[in-house]
Amino acid sequence: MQIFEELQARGLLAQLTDEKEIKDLVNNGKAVFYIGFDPTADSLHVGHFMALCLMKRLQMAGNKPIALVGGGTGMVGDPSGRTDMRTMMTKEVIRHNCDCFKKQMERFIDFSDGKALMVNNADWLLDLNYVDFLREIGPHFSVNNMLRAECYKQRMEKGLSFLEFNYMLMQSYDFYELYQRYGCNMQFGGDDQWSNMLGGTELIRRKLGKDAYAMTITLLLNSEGKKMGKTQKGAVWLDPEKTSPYEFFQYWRNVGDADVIKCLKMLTFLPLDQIEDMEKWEDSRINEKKEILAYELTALVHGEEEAAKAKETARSLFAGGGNAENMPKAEIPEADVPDDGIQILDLLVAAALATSKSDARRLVQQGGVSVDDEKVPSIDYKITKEALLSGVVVKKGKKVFKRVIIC
RNA sequence: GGGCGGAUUCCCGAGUGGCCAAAGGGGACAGACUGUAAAUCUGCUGCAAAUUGCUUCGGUGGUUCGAAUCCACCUCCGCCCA
Repeated sequence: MQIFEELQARGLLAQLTDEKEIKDLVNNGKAVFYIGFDPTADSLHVGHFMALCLMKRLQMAGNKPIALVGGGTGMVGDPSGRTDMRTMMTKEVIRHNCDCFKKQMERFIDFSDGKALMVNNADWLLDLNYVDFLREIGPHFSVNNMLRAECYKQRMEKGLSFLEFNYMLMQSYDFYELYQRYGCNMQFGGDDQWSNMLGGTELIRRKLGKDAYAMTITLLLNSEGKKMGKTQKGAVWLDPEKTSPYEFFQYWRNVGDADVIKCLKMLTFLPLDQIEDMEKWEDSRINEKKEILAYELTALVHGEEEAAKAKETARSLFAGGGNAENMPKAEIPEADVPDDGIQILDLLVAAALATSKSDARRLVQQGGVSVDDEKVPSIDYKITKEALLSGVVVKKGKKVFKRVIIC
């Protein structure tokens, strides 16, 4: 099976400008393709991860990836599919985020010996002259068409500023620029990028009379149609400081039954026939599948060692007993613990298991907190200093564990 | 620039002088049932020294015994006209 067929079988491909041509380029290692990442935060998240995996797959098949960091486009902000305008970031923040992105990308993609390129569109966008840009690029875009684009639909109701409206032109210009600089003939991206990407192929055709291609990746949605990779606290980050390997593991360990196979196909590098095999497993082995999914992804992002640790921690916590050394830890300063013990409410807040004492109170009153496997009976409960010196396991709800210890 | 409408708690959205920490829904969290899943049911969802107190309804100032509600100014947003 060649790469294109594999991507297809994994359900990764959404829309393509020219299936035949793209298949030919990709399967024969003739594609020079780019994917853009706007520096909206100081870490990549799961959505980016899919794109990076696609990059890696294509690179392994002999194609040349260009990772574009959006130091220029980040100054504007992509309105696609959003209901609100993004908050504008300062130049310093954008630069910082770009640096963070670069570091993380280097872990996934091999940039050595020109096997891949990393570029920053700040290099050509920031110095553009307004009038020159308008005269050179502006005539090739029809406002009528832009307004019809799916990605602006939502914004047509709530309002769209001229700043954001320009985003499409900037992204199109990127493609045009990369085509000329590096012979970049293809652009990939999330399915919500489709109209922006078409802007680029169109611009190249109009300005240069050349063909370039675009292809989008299926957005990773769960069975309810919501974007995956988000939790109540926000995105699932790749940075271990923001989402610990254990939390990352748990996110995937907890996906819905209906989503496991899809995630295995779209996100892991496990061979397809192996996944198809798993598809035939009995229902009782569903948790085995989830564990494999969680392990594979954690290993890809954080390495085998961290993945193994996370797996073991999860097993010991949920199966009972065993080694809980690696569970998330919370350290509280000795000074915060009175000699006669710390109130459970204070402890919960100090360990960040509750956002406030009111929140902590509710949790305890509803019977959602236990310490070393014993349910906390009342809000007056205290934990002794001695116990904390050696560490106690505090459990909130069914699956949030923290080892709390005095530091 | 002119006319009109709007800004409420995580989100949507009710509230138009005291009965308002503010209806309803969504989401989140907790409990029951389970398989660390889904569905369902229940509770809960500003803060605290907690049958009470304190701080919230875009911002500032004012009227009033009392303001999310009334007035003035400001900021931001939408619609219509130019």
